[in-house]
Amino acid sequence: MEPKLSHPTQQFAAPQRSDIVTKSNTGMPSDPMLRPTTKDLAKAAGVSRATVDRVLNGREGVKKKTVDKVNAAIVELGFVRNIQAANLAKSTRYRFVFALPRSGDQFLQEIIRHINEGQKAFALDQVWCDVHHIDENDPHSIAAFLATLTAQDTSGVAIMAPESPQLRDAIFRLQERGVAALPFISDQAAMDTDWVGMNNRSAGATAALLLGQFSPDVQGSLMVVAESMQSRDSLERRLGFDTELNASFPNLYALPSLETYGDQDRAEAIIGTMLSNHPDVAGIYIMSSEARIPLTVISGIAGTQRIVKVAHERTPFTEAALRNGGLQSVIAQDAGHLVRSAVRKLKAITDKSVTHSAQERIRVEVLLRTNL
Amino acid sequence: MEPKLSHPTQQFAAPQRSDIVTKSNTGMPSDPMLRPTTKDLAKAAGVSRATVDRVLNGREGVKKKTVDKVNAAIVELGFVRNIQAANLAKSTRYRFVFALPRSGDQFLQEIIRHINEGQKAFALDQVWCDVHHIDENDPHSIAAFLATLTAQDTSGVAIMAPESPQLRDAIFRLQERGVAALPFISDQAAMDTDWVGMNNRSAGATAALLLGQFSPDVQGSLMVVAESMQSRDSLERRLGFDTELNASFPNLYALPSLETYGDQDRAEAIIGTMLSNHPDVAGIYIMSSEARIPLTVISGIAGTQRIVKVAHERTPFTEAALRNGGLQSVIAQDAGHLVRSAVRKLKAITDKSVTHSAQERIRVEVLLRTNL
DNA sequence: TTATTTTTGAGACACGTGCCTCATTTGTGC
DNA sequence: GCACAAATGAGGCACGTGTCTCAAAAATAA
Repeated sequence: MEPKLSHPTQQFAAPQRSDIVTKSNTGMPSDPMLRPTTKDLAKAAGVSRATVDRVLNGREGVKKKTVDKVNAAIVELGFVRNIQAANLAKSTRYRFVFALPRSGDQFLQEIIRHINEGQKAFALDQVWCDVHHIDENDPHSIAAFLATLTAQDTSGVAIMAPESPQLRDAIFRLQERGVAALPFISDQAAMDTDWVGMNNRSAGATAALLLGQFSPDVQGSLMVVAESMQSRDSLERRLGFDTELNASFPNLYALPSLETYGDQDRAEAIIGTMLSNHPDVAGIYIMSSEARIPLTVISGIAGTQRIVKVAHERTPFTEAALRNGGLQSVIAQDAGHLVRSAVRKLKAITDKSVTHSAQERIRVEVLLRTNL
Repeated sequence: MEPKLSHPTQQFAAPQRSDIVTKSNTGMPSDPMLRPTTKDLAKAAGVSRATVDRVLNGREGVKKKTVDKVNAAIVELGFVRNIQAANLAKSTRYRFVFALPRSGDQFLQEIIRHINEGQKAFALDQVWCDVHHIDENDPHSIAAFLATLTAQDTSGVAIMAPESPQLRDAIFRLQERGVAALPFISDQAAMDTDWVGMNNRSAGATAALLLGQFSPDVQGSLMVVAESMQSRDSLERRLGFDTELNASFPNLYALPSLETYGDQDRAEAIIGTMLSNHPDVAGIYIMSSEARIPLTVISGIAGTQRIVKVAHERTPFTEAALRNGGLQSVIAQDAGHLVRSAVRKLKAITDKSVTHSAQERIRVEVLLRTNL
């Protein structure tokens, strides 16, 4: 019978700690896998652990000269604080709020699904997320809600709402109170903070490029359908779309944006009119995340089968449309990635660390029937 | 002057721990943000912390009945081990090896770059990665290298190499010795383990779909160029390509695969011959990750400018080609994501946890000039 | 110089888990 | 019932960091 082994997974020959401190000629720790600790730092700087702590956590009452000594030692040893241990000591707990519109959009449902499904995984990092529905078109009520959040109960908020001066101010005050704020999917023009979401201009350009490439040597027009052109996102997409189309496809011209306002009847009316006025429509760009209404309207009109169609966001509906040929391509941002990225960024902001920025860039994904 | 505040970032009103244990009627902990500890578990199960430890870590000498009691308490409390604390206690350190071909492929360079650039970020999780170059076409030397790795010095290996019986066996023995093994980018047919890389059949199908959609109403042929058709990856891509083409584009037919063997002269000869024999070539699919040779060859041949071209993997070269019109689309897997995903998976394997599978799926990305 | 303040050090305890030892209890076979 | 083994409990130390307290040392002011 085996004598009890120590943990079987991995244990490496552990050199004793002292050799980290051997401020040998090089100043390099002998084994990079042994990260220096605050104790090593103290020894290297010739101060006590208490002083190291004072410097690391920015407490006052330390002479400038001592601070410099410690900082020099940090550089020399390449010290990086062990965040796991620190969080353990502090019993850190993060509570984040996703402030999302209450609209019934399928894309939004996907976002919420990913938030919920991520809870167990987040909890492993001491992160808890709540969803709070806001009235996206009432900046005052949004601001009022944000005003209720304090650093005592909320570490950060991811906010999906169109920009407005009130929101801007509310976010600013939130940050002053020590609550991290992060524009989420809807981008906030005048915010210096970074945000989470795809580059909408690039998305629009991609739509134009796809429609253009799918219709080579065709003389015709492209239809653009949006739920509304009020939001900055829509404007950016349209801008990218037009720019790319003008630059690369002189054979195609874009019609003015149609706004459905999420109304089926209105959609039928304006799309029908547009189609009969423009028999040369070669492609359709459905710009808003709710593709269902425009697409069902269009598919109900005779002769639209051959028209190339591109929409936004992966939802059960757009997925099915891709599969059955109702859509040729979907331009999407990965909902799971959006959520995880937001959580990582909020976490990084609240503990003032940095995120690996490349990982956090939200890709403009091109989905086809074949790469779902 | 402020009295020293406790840490300013986030501290929530901390209910005392005891109320977790109130095995109230519901069995739910009062505050989900307070995760139960082993101490709570012990109290709930009516055993000591030592016994809880015995159960949690699978030590022997515990009565079945006691094990059941503890497991019941785990379920009741929803206990999840605090991995950070556990790793701290164990001083866990992971060393992973990326076994990669030594070829000069730009895509491989990208992979290596991401490994190197990730080192600081990995170190935060006590992960250290080394790159080891292997002779991809010599299964024996690969097996010999893998045989040198032990659980003492290596926690896991990500292996990028074509499949072979020798490799298969070597991986198996590696796993028996307690070293995690993970097929990386090159997929291993008969491995039960999961792997990291994109679905090559889907990638091939996507190439066909793009070439097909880019050439509507065109009667013609498609050329397929590979470095070699030896690897499973190439075969899978070709299979997906043909399947999609046959199913959806009766107007196009695919020519037999050309193999360059990475040789410029050979590439010029075979591609030139093929093009002159088939003046109806409407599109070209460059299947291997080294697009440079075929693409420069093709661009040197008169009359190929109008041919639609699709290649694989994002590299400085393919990126430039997209920008200047030398390529219409690139089918790519995100190199950074590949590396990070491999690290997360190796970590999960070595400590027998589970990864959030959705996050780990490597997307078949469609890159255009507009969404780089 | 002395008195006072500022700066530093030494040490303790905590966080949640792993892992060990030693004693005690419980159960089993005879 | 006894002897012995198996099962369990009690407790301690460790991991690296945060956060206290109290004393000692150093710098400054008087």
